[in-house]
Amino acid sequence: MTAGSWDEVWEVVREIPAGKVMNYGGVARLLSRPLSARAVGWAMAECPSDVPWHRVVNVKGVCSTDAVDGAEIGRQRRRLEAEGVTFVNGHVDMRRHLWSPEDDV
DNA sequence: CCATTGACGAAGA
DNA sequence: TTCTTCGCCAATG
Repeated sequence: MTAGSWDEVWEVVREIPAGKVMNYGGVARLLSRPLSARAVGWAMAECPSDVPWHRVVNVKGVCSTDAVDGAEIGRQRRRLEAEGVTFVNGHVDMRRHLWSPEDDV
């Protein structure tokens, strides 16, 4: 990233309030790197434990990690539901929980 | 340095 | 509306 590290990415993810979610492209956009959505995903894989990576989903509102786990129900989905995030037809209700910095203001 | 892969996204068929 | 293809960034072999 611009800072030369993923610290900025994690910092943005930490800003996401509970009950809200954001997509990888959105995080990348906040970092002035709209085309680095994929790279952001990599940062999530290596994110520290203090980062709520579960609040980051793809633009479809589906938890990519759930596909990885596959066998078990998405741990990410469980955590989001615990925070008040509602799921619709197997995907997050982006219409209600898609967060943006302006929303926090 | 080149090829492959991956927690992505937008565009085309 | 769903599936497929291409493009982008970073990491790994």
